Order: sequence, then C-alpha cells, then structure tokens
Amino acid sequence: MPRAPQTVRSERTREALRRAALVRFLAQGVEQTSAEQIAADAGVSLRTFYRHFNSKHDLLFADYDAGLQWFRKALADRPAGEPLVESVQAAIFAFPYDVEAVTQIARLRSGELDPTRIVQHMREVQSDFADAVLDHVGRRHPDADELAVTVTARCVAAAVFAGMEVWMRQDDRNLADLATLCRDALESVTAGLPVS
Amino acid sequence: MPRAPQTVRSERTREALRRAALVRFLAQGVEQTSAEQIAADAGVSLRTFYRHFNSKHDLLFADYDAGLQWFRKALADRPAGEPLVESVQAAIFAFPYDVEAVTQIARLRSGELDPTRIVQHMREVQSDFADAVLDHVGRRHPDADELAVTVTARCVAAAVFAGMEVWMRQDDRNLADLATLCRDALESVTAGLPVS
DNA sequence: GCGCCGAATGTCAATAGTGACAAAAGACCG
DNA sequence: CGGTCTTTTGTCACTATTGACATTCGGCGC
Repeated sequence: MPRAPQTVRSERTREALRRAALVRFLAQGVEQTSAEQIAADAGVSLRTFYRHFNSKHDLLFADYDAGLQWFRKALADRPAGEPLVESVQAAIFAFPYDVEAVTQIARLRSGELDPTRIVQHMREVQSDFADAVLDHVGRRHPDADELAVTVTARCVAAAVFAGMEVWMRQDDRNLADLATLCRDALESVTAGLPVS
Repeated sequence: MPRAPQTVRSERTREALRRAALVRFLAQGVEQTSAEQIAADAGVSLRTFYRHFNSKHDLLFADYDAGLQWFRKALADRPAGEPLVESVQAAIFAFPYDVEAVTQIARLRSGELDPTRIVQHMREVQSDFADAVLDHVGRRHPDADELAVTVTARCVAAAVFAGMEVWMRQDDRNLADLATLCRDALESVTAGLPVS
C-alpha cells in the first residue's frame, strides 16, 4: 500500500518528509542519508515514511508525478478539433517549471544517483505519459479502432522521449533545443517512420 | 554488481538456484518463498543468490533475457537490404519457444505476481527491445540522422508492444492473433500515425 | 462532553538487498 | 607439487521495505 490518502494531516506529514529529505540529501548526499534519518527529522516513524513514499529514491522523483497530473489536465483542456500532435506539444510546454527547484533536484539526481535508477524512472514516466495520451485519444475518438488508438498513443510518447533522449546525449543542452527536437520527432513520426 | 560472469562453476550455481526457485515457487507460491530458502536449497549462501539475480522476482523473468539475446542475433542475421519492419517481424518470431516451460512460468507470473511488477518488467523489456532495434538501425544506416534513427527504433518498439498490449486485453488469446496485431501495428506506424 | 468510526501513525518482527572484506576454488606457470 | 593470480563464495553488518496488529487522532452525531 504505497501511496497514502490526502487529508490535511497526512499532507502535512508528507511535506515534512519531503523537506527533511531535501535538506539531508543536499547536506550529505542521497546514499549517505538513511530513510530512518529522514523519518526522524520529520518527526514520524520509519513505517510512516514508507506509507507516503514507495522508497527513499522516490523522493527525488516526486515532482514528476505532479508534472504528469498537470500534463493530463493540459491535454484535456486543448480545443477539441486540434491535431493530436499539436495538443501534445502544447500540453508539454504548458507546465510552469520552477526552474530553481528543478535544477537543484536535477543536480542531485544526475550527480549521485545510480544511472540505472534514472533510466528506470524515465521508462516509467514515458509509460505514464503514454497512458495519458492514450486516455486523451480514446476520449476524443471513442469510435476508433483500439489498436490504432494504442499504436498512436504509444508512438507519440516514444517520439517525444526519443527527442528527449537525443537531447540528453548532447553536450550543450538548452530548453529551446529540446522543444525543437520533440517537435521534429513528432512531425517525422506523423508522416511515417523516418528510416526503414 | 548484480549480474555475475560466466565460468563453468558459476553457471552451475546459477542453474541450481533457478531449479530450486522453480520448485519452491510451484510448491508454495512466489511470495511465500524466501530468498534464503532458495539459496539454502541450492546449497549456497544468501549473498551468492544475490550475486546471480538482482532479486527474487528476477527469477521469474530470467527467460526474457535469453529471448532478448536471441532477438538481437536474429535481427543482425537478416539480409542487409530488407525493410526494417520485415526484419523485426521475422526476428521476433524466430525465437524457439519452449512452450511447456514458458506456459508454466507464465502461469506463475500472472497468477501470483503483483501486476505492478509485470507492467514494470514489460516496460523494461520494451526498452531493451528498442535498444536492440536502435543498434540494428544504427548499424545499417551509419550515416542517418541520429534523431531519425532514434525515433524509428523507439516507435517500432512502441508499435510491437502496442500490439502486445491490445492482445493481452483480449479474452481469447492465441499466437496467430498476436502476430497479426503486431504486423498491423507495424504497418500502420510505417505509414504514419493512424489517429490524429 | 461522550462514544463511535475511519484515517493516520506507531510498534514489532520479518524478509529483501548491498557493501566490505576474508576464505576457498580453479586455472596457470615453473 | 608449490606459488600466485583471478574468480566465486562465504560471513558480517547494516540499510531498505513490508505485513500484521495495536494505538491515537479528528471529525460527527447524540
């Protein structure tokens, strides 16, 4: 039973854990911080910690969840007739990034975390992202063929993350490039596979 | 340091662990079997168990690794000029399935395992599968644009797994249907996104 | 305020998974 | 065979994670 409900009380606890963890992580590193320390700092028992987060490392990715929710909503709010690819583009970049916080966490992630974990998380995010697109497409085209809808959603997600993947391999990274890569990726797959 | 090397000795140990685990899993269920029991049955220490398998649940997916290796080789062995989609199709179904064993393990997986784990594993397999396709495409078209190659590989993988996904949701499942779904998925994405 | 109910937390006791270092098993060479 | 280097295991200790069950906290109706 990983994720806990959302009463006022539990939300306060969760936030306390988040803060405590961030402080420790920044001060002494992720792997050098034990879940027990975090729980103690937040003034709760270790067990309670695990009622709010699936794992210690989950804390470093907590923000992605919020982003996903945002994306779902942004997608649903796009005008009805808009081409899918446009909607996705728009929804992705509608998120109000808190650059400071994101940067800080990103540094922790890339600096101290086992690359394996990051990859694993990327996969999870892509999968959730595709689910969101799938819901969206399904809602807009209730009559469409199930395979067609599924293929479309998964490929849109695949394209976006392919863009991200290429971007990550670049030396000089900036947001504008990322947007361009994602757009190009989406456009090319819309027209069919670019390489055969 | 998860995966261990491959000397004669370690391979015997690994095999012993596999057998011991299968017996226990079948007899008393996956969650009711502890890693310690498996190690004891195989006559090794618990620590050694974890030197051969990342986790207890890994044992249930050990066969997929072999399948992936096979796929890579089958893909590489396809004639040079063949269209990508054809190569992938052919390579997927070239694997010599041991129906008995696969069925037995599949029953364990779907019966007792937390669905979350299965989904997670599916994602991992898809990701590895895409990596294989990526390597293949990259090898065949060394001069092609990196983004184009990446998009193509990820989308081919996405299409195949979309087919699988739809297949899994069906009541009546048979191999022929799966093949058809995968082919349809690949063909549709080759021509461009089926839904917009 | 009192008693009741469900949500949130605490406690206890396992099992899961890993890092560090020592010991044993093989392979190889002279 | 003895010496030596590499691979594989064992041992120990510690953190991570989870299930089961007891306890406490906050509303809610009386």
